[in-house]
Parts: sequence; structure tokens; C-alpha cells
Amino acid sequence: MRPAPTILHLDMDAFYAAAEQAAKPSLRGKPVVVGGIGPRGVVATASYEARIFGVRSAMPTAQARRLCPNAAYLSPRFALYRQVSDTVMGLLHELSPLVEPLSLDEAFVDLEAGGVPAETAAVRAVGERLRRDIRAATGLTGSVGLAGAKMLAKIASEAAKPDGLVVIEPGTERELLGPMTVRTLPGVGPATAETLRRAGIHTVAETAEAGEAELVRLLGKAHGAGLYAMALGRDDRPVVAERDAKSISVEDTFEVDLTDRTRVRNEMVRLADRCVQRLRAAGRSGRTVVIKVRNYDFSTLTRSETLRGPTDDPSVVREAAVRLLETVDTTGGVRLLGVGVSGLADFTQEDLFAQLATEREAGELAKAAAESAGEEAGAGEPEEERPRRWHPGLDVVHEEFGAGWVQGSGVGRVTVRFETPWSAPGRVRTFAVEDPALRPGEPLPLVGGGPEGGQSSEPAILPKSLSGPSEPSSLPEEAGPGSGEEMSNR
DNA sequence: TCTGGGGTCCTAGGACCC
DNA sequence: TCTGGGGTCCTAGGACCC
Repeated sequence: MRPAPTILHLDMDAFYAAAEQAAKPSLRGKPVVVGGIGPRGVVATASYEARIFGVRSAMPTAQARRLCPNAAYLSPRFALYRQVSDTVMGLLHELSPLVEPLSLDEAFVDLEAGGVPAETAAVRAVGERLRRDIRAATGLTGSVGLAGAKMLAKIASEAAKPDGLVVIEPGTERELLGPMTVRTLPGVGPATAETLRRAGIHTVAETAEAGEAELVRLLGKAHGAGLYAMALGRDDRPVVAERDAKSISVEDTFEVDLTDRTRVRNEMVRLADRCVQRLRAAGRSGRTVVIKVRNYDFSTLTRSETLRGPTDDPSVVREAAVRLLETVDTTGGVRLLGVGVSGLADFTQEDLFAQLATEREAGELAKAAAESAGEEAGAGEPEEERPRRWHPGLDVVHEEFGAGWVQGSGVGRVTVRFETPWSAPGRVRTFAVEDPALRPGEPLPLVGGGPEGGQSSEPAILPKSLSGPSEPSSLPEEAGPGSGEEMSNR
């Protein structure tokens, strides 16, 4: 616990949803839900307008639709979020060399290591300037917490939301934490909270009163001791920059449970290949292969196998995964499959034979993936990059109308709203899904629109429809309600 | 209402070794 | 013929976080 609030925690407000609203003028001030769009999807982020209806992160999207049928439901666009995140993390690195990212939208910064004077007024000024800089650079808001410990800085940023800043003065933390629910403390989820509740412990103060021995008895050594320290406001964990990943994994939940053995096996091979692609992209190799199988009833199991040495050979991982799969009974139906690699080594060292085999595999990889998953269009063929499905929220470019995004699609039609981050709210047009004038686009920068990146009042990718009164030459405008389309909003 | 995808850390038992 | 004590590795599962 530091004597001054020099640990900063930044948390962007409703990050994915806010980025989508910044990118899509017609959605500003409206409920927006970003997450899995399919029948088994869950909500990643809901905008504050959607939260009013009770929509929350991790809620099944189906439930969110019932609560808030008029929200825009969008698939995540991680390329955009990563772009914005890089900008924000860059600003944090200007404050201190010690920056610890927790996710795309969250990080700790050690201001002491950045040479900021250890005084409340100074750190507050740094926090407020950071918030202004983030808004200027990204158009988005973030909340800042400042305290003498990580846990407290995080609690502070939570209290500051949305678009605020809170400082917890060292010395006041026990008084502040005491009445709060145990769920406030990091590491206390539903299971731990229930265990504590049964022991009559509901608040942070009660947790502290229970004593370390009792907490260890209830929760085990590490968890109990850690929780006791947190309840007292004791938290000396340092801010650590740059941690190497310890495992890499991929998984897929299927829209309908898989029952066919061959199909299950093919999907496992696909996942193994995807996992290896990520492994190689990271320049690493791994020694332990793990598979994950979730059954129709949501019961989940893992099987793992440790190899004699690290590998990044697709065929080795593939064969291990399939071998492990054979030890699992999948007859009831499989909801999810996953493949992971852990025991990561920093660099790849294969013998010559393996190296050669690996290169052969690389060529076959894309082909195999495409074959086993006929529905996943064109991993390797640029001519076939048109997605089979136009996901709501996707960037598109139309030859005539310019840049826009998919609002909805279905029954052979796709509805596109033509607008950009720096345009006025745009109009909607509907096309046939095979319309050759329509192709996938790239996320556009949220601020500084136009190729000059300047203040040009005339954006470069202005849809023609906005620059004049001309009527569409393509298909009927504004898909009518009840047209049977799956719309992202109505 | 029916539960994503990517991670981290901890626990516990058995094997194995000294 | 009533039984050591640790340490490390492997495997499986579970809680938690964003």
C-alpha cells in the first residue's frame, strides 16, 4: 500500500458498443448490443442506453433481444477495437514505462515509475489530462481510478463510471470498503460469494472480521489468505508490464449440437490447425496439447497430452487432438469443441525433418481447413473472400454509394446503411446478397476522418446519396418492416 | 433465460525420484 | 508385514476475469 495514490486504472466506458456508436452515427444515443448474434450468442458489451433495459454483459443474446428488441445487435469487429486500443495504450505509455494491460480496454499504470510527483493533486491532474487526450484521440470516454493499490484503483474506476475520475486517498480505504459487498473484491465470483454467504459473510467488513484462519478453512490456502489481505485493503501487487502468454487456444460453439463422429473429428482438425496458426503467428511452440469438449448438457471436460518436446507442427497437434478426442464419449451430442497448447517455448526448434514436414503442411493447411469446413468461405482463396453471411455491423463498400455497414440480412437480401464515423446519419439501401458492387470493407478511423486525416469538412468516402438528391438506382429503399429479414435494428 | 471465447491461477491425486 | 518426507511433473477440474 503506497502512501500516495500513484496507481492508475483506466477502464474504457462500454468499449465495444461505444466504438460502434462512434463509427455509426445513426446509432449514437441509441441502444447498441455487441456480441454473439447467433442463437447461442452472449452479450459482450451493451451501451448505456441498452443497460437501461436490463441488458448486461454475458447475458444470452436471446434474452437481451426480449428485454430490448429495438437495440442494434452487432457482431464484434475486433480489428477496430484493437486499433483504438493501440491508440489508448500508446497514451498510457506516455505516462509511464510501467503499463499493464488487462484487456483491450483496461490497464494499470504505475505513475510513480513514470516520475509523477506522489501527491494527490498531481496524479489527479495526470488522470484528467489522460481522459481528455483519450477523448481527443479516439472520440471515446474512459474512466480513471487512482489509489495506492491495484485493487483500490480498480474499485475507484468502477465507481467513476461512466466518464469520470475517482481518487481513493490512502488511509480511507477500510472505511470505504467496509460496507461494500464481498463481490466488490477481485477474485470473488458467484461460487466464492455463495460459500461466504453460507458462513454469514456478506460485506468486506465481515470478511475482515472473520479472520484469516476462517477464510482459509472456507476457501483454501491461497484464496483465503489473499481475500483476507484484500478485505483489509492490503494489496502490494506490483504493476507488471508485458507478460508472455502461457497458453494459446481456440474454441467453437456450434449453432446445433454435433452428433456425427466424422463431423466432430473434422471440426477438431480444423480447430487444431487454427490453434497452430495462432501459435506460429506468435512465433512460439508448445509442449502440451489440450482439447475441450462441451456436451449437449453443458457438461465440459478436458483431455491433455504432453509431448516430449515443444512443437508448432500442425500435423503433430492435429494428431494429438484427434487421439485425445478418441478417449471421449461424444455420442450424446457436442455443443463445443476446443484445442489449446500450453507449455509454450519462446522459439521454435524443430529438427530438419520436422521443419520440412512443417513447410509441406503449411501449404495443405488452408486447403484442409477449407475442405473440412465447406461453409467457412475462402480461407485461402482471395476470389472467394465474400462472406457467406453478411454479419450485422460489418464494414462494406459499395461501388456507387461508398462506405457503409451491414444493418441486416436474410432471404437473399442485405441491408446496408451508408454512413461513416464523420458523416451525418446515413440512409439505408437494400441489395441482393450476390450484388457484385458490394464488397467487405475495412474499419474506418473514428476521428480525423478523410485520407488527409485532417479537418476536411468534405470527407473522402462520402456516399453519393448524401451529396445530392439523386434517387437510388438499385433496389427499393428502406426495407419495409416485417419483410422477413433478420434486421439488426428496426 | 439457457448459458461465447480467450485467458489466468489454484487444487488435488498419482507417478516418480532422491 | 503398518509404512518418511519432499520436490517436481502430469492430468483434470473448477473458479474467476474481461
